[in-house]
Amino acid sequence: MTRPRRCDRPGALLPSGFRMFAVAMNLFETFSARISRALTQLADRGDIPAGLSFARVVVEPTRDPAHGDLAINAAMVLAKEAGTNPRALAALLVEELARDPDVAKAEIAGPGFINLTLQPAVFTGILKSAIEAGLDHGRGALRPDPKINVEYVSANPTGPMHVGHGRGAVFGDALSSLLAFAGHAVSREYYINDAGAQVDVLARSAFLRYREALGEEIGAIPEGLYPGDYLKSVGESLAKTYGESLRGKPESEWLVAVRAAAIDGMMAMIRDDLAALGVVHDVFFSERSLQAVDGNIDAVRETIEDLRSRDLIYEGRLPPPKGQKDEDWEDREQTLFRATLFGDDVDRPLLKSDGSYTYFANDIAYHRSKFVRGFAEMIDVWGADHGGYVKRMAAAVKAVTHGEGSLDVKLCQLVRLLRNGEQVRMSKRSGDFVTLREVIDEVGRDAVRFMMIFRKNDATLDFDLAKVVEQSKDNPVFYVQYAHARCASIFRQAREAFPGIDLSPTVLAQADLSRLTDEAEIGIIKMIAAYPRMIDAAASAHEPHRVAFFVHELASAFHSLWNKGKDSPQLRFVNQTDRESTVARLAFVHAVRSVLASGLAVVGVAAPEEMR
RNA sequence: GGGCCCGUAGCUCAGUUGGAUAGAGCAGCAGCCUUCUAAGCUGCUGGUCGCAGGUUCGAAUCCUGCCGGGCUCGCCA
Repeated sequence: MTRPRRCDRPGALLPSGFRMFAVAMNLFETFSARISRALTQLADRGDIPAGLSFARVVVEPTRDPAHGDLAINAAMVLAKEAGTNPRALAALLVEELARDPDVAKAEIAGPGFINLTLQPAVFTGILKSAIEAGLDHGRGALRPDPKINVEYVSANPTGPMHVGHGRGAVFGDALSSLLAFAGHAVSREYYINDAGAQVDVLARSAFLRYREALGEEIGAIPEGLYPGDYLKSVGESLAKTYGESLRGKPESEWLVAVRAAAIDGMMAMIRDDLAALGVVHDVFFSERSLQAVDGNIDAVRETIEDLRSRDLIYEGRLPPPKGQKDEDWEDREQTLFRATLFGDDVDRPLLKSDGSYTYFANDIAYHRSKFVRGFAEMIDVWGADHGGYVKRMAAAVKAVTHGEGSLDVKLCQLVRLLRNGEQVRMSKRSGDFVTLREVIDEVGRDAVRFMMIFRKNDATLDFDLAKVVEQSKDNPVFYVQYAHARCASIFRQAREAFPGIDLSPTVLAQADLSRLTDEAEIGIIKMIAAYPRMIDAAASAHEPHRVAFFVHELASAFHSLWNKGKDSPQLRFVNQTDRESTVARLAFVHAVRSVLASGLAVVGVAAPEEMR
């Protein structure tokens, strides 16, 4: 991804706002730097002590437009250390900032806020660069930092994905796209849980279907095996490959082959579901590959030995959990990882009683592998039911990376599936639960993706199958996509009104943007200017839902402006009698459209040209 | 019993990572809308931010303790 560089453009003839922001389009970063400079000057002059930390100084948008465009907390944050009071310090700073040609007004407010009102040219300058940048507006410059590893989905290969998996999938996918857009290198990873007892159960279930495929009457699927129909095709393909040769043989002779075939079948199905959702991964990492099978080196053993050599593993006993039925609690000595040294509540076992590795042991090795492969920053996306597992994994990452690695676990809460407000039951018992695929097929990928991300990850989510296909204001998916389509429609109308008109971004960027003076227009331009900051904040907080909310708000503001044109024809985007004004408005619409498309792209939702 | 997450308008939820008078959408109320850009528009009402303390210039946000709901608690993954 290369980013257009415009630094070499001659700036002398342009308004100062543009000159500045064509280089650094994040308005807030730019002013943050200017304020630091102003403070440094105050320090150089001896007005404030030298060496103060400006780390807590924040430049942010004002909540109330009456307060201008930017609010600065510097005076309040630094007053105490500077040995003065906030308003006095603010006065010094205001004097300095007022000299900035981009600042129309600098004033002190409340307890010591400094409110800046910027010259209109600043915003038209940003709008202009947004028009030129198009889909790259808001994209962060590529950072030199090491790649971030994002692990998501990681559903067990024992059946089709359900709706809960879908939420994690969309979340992880959108988060990865967001990080990439913000300038990070990202690796998207899926951990295949193909090593535990579950996949043996899967193999037995598949073997039954194999016998069925050979014509045997298998009756009801026994308790404890996977009953779903989805294993039938695995059985059939086993029958095709092996014929009668496995039939009647002891499990030990067919388990490995059948298990491998079943896992392959399940993973093919899962990949297919992910593709239907538009969710992508760079790496599919097999848990089994960490163990000493198929000629692999035993990475789990290696990991355990590494930890043991640092005295982080010991043989000991664990107290039984309190307030829990403990009839079958067997007090025994086991191999424990000193998780408590790294912030966990108890030490955690690494070996099962039969001597095989616990899931946790494998997972430690897996995260160690991530680190060894060059990822110091790791993000895991899990279902909320794994919340109790977070501390031990974070502890393990600290241990295994010698404190150099970090792990952020994002837990996605449950999804309640509704239809017209009535809960759709998802009974897993008979195996006929509602699958993710069924939902995608019913309402479409875009609706699923947008709704899954239109909520904070740690809040439970209601997903109404009826609502998300409504073509109304109440359906956020439609509402946002429609705003984009409406932008495209405006361009079509303009071309009809002015045959042969050149509406390329290059031409639009030269439009007289100072014509855009309506309150609603200015408000939207400021939203466009705030987009890069939102992207930055959402990326560093690992919160992709903010992008969905932003895009929804922008759509709302745009629809509202559009409607204003009903009562005030002079606000209409296409004005047959005024070519100049039309070009300026279309430049504006182009920027709105780009930001909508950009935000939708991060979320992974299509930006349609029309929605008829 | 321990741990983690959540608690914001009647409902569903945001809240820019500690900022100013806490926002939006539904619902409710009041108007407009016999189309001049494509699935209406505008305005109003509505709050002890679960409760009580604490930290500081400043708390829905951070800390502590309660209350309520969810998830979870060795040999599942």
